[in-house]
Amino acid sequence: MKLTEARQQFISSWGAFGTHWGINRTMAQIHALLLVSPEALTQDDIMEELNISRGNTNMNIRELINWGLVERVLITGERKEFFTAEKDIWKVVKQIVKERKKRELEPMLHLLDRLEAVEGDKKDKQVKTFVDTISSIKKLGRQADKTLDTMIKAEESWFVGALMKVFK
Amino acid sequence: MKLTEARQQFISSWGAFGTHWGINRTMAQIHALLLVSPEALTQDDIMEELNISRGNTNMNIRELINWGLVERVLITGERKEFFTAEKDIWKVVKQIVKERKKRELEPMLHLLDRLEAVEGDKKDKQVKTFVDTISSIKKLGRQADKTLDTMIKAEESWFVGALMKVFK
DNA sequence: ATATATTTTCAATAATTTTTGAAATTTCGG
DNA sequence: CCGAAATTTCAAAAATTATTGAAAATATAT
Repeated sequence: MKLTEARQQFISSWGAFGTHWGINRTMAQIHALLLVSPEALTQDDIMEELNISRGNTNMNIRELINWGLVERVLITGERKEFFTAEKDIWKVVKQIVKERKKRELEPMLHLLDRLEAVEGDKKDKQVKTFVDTISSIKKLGRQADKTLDTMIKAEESWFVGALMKVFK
Repeated sequence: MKLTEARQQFISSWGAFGTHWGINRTMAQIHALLLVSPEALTQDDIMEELNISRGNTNMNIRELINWGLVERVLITGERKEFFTAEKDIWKVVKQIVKERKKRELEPMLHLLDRLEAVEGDKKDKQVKTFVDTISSIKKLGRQADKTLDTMIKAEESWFVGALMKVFK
């Protein structure tokens, strides 16, 4: 397989992959393109490579920057802005975990705290089932939260080694 | 907070939560409803509680069954079908992990295998960056794959205890 | 300061996904 | 086997989400 074809396949699959995880196709594709690009790219480069509009490109680049996955690069002598993606995949994964934890897991845990305090007699089956479900989700959620916190701080080499001893 | 309100909030939040993870709102809501229902429900119960059409209800129940999160229950003397959700959240999580691994992670790893074999000189920066990126994603993906396999087999109590020793 | 290049915004449009509801099919008791 | 109940299907409609492109805002060189 030729490089051009391989790159295209990777970009397109990464985009499809993203849509299964609540990330829009274009955002994932821009990320993929930057991941396989040795040099930083401009908005125009990205527009051209992916055949997308200026507005779309701009919005999704900014979103990637918000996620901490892409950053602006200043190149001396160049007027345009250049963009580059973090290439260390372990860092990328940690960054995504960190953001999703903050955006989704933490608010969910706060909601569960409030819902657990529902009024009513635990002898009522409806109440019991509700409280039990909420509590068990909360328990697992808290566990996940702590585990992910530790993972975010970990080094990849440590992670791979240590985790494999446990999950033998 | 009253039970009715709490249930509604849980169902609606679980639905919103799902949309961030590539799961459609209704499917997540039906799942939430069944999670907090002590008894198995019929299609009509679900339609009424969530105010959704028969077709929608039916399709999403079947999808939940495909995911292994909901099952049909036969109730003697009743003609209608009843549905119930697995209440053990650890089992639910393992089931979701198992399915997503099969549906997404494994196909992605196969793609990466093929893409890694791209033609071209590794002295070419484009080629080198492409191959390095693909390789490192693959490496981490394989690691995740193994780790998840072990997790799928694990007991919750074991998981919580043992993992916490590592992630101290 | 001005002209020009570049980036950003956002209302309109397009594409995609979800939902409906009625018809077709299946199931099951009698 | 018949008829009613229940389930399933799926084309059309609605809702949601993504994309465009042109205008506005901003930045920079001279």
